[in-house]
Amino acid sequence: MTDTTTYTEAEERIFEAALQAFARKGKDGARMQEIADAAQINKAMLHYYFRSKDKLYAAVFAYVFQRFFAGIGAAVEEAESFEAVLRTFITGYIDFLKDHQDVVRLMVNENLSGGEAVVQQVSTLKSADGNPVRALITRIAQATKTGEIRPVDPFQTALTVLSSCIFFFIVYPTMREMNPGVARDRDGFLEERKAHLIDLLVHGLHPRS
Amino acid sequence: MTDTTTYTEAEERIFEAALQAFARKGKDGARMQEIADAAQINKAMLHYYFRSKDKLYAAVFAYVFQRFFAGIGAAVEEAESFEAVLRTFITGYIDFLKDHQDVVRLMVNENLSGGEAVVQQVSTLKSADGNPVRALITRIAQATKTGEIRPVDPFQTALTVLSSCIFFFIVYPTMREMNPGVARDRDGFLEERKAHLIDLLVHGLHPRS
DNA sequence: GAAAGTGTCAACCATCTGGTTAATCGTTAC
DNA sequence: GTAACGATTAACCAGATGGTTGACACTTTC
Repeated sequence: MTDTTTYTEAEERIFEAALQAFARKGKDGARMQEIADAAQINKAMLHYYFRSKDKLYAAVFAYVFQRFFAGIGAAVEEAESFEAVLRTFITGYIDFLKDHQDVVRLMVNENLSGGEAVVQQVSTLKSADGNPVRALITRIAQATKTGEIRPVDPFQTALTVLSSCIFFFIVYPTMREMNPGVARDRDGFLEERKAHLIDLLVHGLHPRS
Repeated sequence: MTDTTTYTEAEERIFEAALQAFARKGKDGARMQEIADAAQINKAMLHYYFRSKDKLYAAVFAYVFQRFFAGIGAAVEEAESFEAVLRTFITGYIDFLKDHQDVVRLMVNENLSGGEAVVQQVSTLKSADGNPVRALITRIAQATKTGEIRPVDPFQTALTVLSSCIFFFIVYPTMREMNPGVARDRDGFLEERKAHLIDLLVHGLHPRS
């Protein structure tokens, strides 16, 4: 799970179950019994492995935070043109989000309830030079300097790109309800979304006009 | 609160406190005692006025849902050019979100936990012809037909606009932590954000190129 | 083969949580 | 004045919840 830690089978199941529970109901809303049931173990085992709910949540959130930014990092590939960067980023990141929806949910949930757990995690990113968001911002800034794209605010632009990719996964239940077509062919919709975002952003950032 | 209902002072305080609590911790995470304390009343009064936690949540969420879409509706003004529509929408909607952050939070929280409460509320929008999101989509579709903007997918475009406006408020704690400058001058940042989004979208949707 | 370490479990406990109740207070009605 | 009524409260309750415990396997180690 975390890069430096190895987990047993049981721990893995607990971790997975906890991630899902915390993602859906938040730290307070999730129940230890419910997590134990989902992991198919006795409730006492939760405490045997993770001491307390706080510790379990901390472990899960640390994992989620790292994965979330790793996902961004993996999507910011080196590429010749900025358009290629944009294209691979949007494609790669949406695919990542599709495969890690609980990661997004828990990340958002933590933010909604104040984001205290975020504080410690952010420092890990800073100390390691690899803050993927900053890498993305830097790449945008560079492209504005070379004139490859219009002179936009790199920070705002990065935020817009991330917003446009992530938001759909947050409000999916509402969208499903308002436009059942989206639910009927989710993957198709996401492919459309990739194409739309690439198209819109390429045009929006294209120099001159 | 809701257009058809009148509330007493006490009910108003309860409602406000409940909105805040539910927005931050979700339906399960929020505590009735905590809501009562915040509303400065005896816990029994919660049940006196709202019967049960479920009923209270339902009332609050109904309000939130209506406000959320009313906020979108208010921002979709009639305007001559599509650029003017875009400009007033982004400006108006970000201002709305700034003033109703708990509305956004609860809306998101409900989505994270499955969005069961959304189902009933969506039907209220459908029956009334005023579904503001659909109005926005229609306006975009119209602009593509007149050639005022490029032939983009109206639905995807509307989603992108909404994403870009709302997302910031969802992940604010993380942003604050990663870039303290944002927190230092939040209002300034939001003004920048309006300008950035208008600029990016106007260019991204501008015909030809 | 016994000691030691690692899992596993049912039962248990103190506390918390949503919800109820019965008594009381303040105002209005007659 | 008192009956009636809504508002308000402290005390209470049953069930849920996070967490603990002591007994019991199973395996390893020497």
